[in-house]
Amino acid sequence: MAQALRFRQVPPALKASCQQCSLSNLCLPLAVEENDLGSLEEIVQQGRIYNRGEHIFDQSTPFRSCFAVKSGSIKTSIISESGEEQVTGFFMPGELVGLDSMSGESYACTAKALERTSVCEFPVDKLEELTGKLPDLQHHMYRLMSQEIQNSHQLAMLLSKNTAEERIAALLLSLSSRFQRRRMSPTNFSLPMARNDIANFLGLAVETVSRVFTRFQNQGVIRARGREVELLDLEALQLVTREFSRQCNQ
Amino acid sequence: MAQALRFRQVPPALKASCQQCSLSNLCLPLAVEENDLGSLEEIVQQGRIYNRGEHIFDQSTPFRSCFAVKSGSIKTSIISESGEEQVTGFFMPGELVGLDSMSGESYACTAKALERTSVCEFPVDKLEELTGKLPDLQHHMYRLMSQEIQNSHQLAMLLSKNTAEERIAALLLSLSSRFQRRRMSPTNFSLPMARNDIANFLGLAVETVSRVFTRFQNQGVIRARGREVELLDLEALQLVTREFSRQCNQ
DNA sequence: GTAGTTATTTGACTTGCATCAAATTGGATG
DNA sequence: CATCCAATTTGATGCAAGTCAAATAACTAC
Repeated sequence: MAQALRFRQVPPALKASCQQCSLSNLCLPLAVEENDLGSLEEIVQQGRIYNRGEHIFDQSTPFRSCFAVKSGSIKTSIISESGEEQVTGFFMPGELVGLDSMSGESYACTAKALERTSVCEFPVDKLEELTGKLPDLQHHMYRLMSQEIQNSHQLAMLLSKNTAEERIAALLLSLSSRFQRRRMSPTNFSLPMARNDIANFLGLAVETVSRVFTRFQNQGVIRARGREVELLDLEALQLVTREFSRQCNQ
Repeated sequence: MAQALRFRQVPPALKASCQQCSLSNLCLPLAVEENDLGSLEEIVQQGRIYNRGEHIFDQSTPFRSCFAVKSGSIKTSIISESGEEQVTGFFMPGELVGLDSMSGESYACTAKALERTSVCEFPVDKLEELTGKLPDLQHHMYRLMSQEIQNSHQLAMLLSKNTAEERIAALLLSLSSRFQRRRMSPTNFSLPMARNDIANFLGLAVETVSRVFTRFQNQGVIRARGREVELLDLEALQLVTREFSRQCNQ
């Protein structure tokens, strides 16, 4: 309660409304008409703030809601019976978490805040009711879920066919464009996740991730000090991700 | 036209209606009330029959419809600019193809018939209209898409963490349970896809797939002659897929 | 049937990345 | 600021699976 209040004051003069949210052009409001925004605001709940490492939900939590990241970032992962973790995604402000969980009783993954993170909560029963009434919103939901399938296919492709360098270049570029969407620097940002999470996500050993980072650094492609990263040569990175395709071509 | 007619006669005494379709308990009709079935039947189009190798759609086809497999099987893959292929899925009767394409103008992948295959076509504009009216159908669509995200995450997990043997065991078990759902033998079936497709899908070299098949055969776990496969020891296969987790545990 | 083509199998060799081990850095806490 | 624990980096070594090569085997079409 106190936290929520405090948060609302952080971006000064912003109420907890979709209409005023700086992310409305990335998030669900993007899909609804001006005059339908009210009905979306009615169902969205101002979520609490999570500290780094806190779970938003885990695989034993009954599935109730999807969450939009408002600030901070979230890591989702599947934890198998034996306790091994597979990171399935990283979510940045404006992105929707939980779409993979709409087919079961519990969440299909565990969502953990990578840093101090605030979210908006969309209870799915109400959301489904609303998408039944607002064709544009329904259409947008289909688009979002479809996009998530595509992303996941891209990841599978990366994992099955690309080298360590290519995978890491692809991740850096993905982060870069997601920062850019939010009008932040696409070349100068701070990684929200640890090397370990990168390694797990990309199906590599931590040591390999570390080695590739230093290799890129020595080549003058990036500059990295801890989690601070500067992409010095975007084109070189794009070239790395395409390298593989080129090789197959001839 | 002639083809559609001919097909309708193949399963004798079955009209081209969801109500009579033997797959209605797997496909979209599963979600709609008896008395709403009519509206679903109104929008579904009896698709044509595709011969082995024919494209149902490819990445340049404007996205219009999702397709339910009626008989036969379909392989979807992403073909990059350079022509390399990444198989993203295999679809069997009762399964819905195209859910990954709902966020763009064209299809996100290419769908190819692996054998003589018939489909039902669901134009998405009409489908979205209908799901807006039938909450149960909408809910089912969300479930299906969500399931597809999960499947894709599972695949990514398989690709990033598991050995060749584990991947192949997992695929065989997946096929097995999908045959079982259709009340066919879970231990004795014919692979719809070539070794090459299996290799591509699982991120392996064809040679490796072949070697694992013979290894499994020598261990008495399966019996394989060409595409005919018999799973002799389901438990052993399940053990293989869990092997990895066990190892991590201790 | 037979030639031509493609799919599958088997063997020999190579390699990218994992693994193991240990040093170094960075953050958190009292 | 000193201690502790976790994260990151670097080096040395081994192996699973890729690659190359070549021999079947299975289809196709004439």
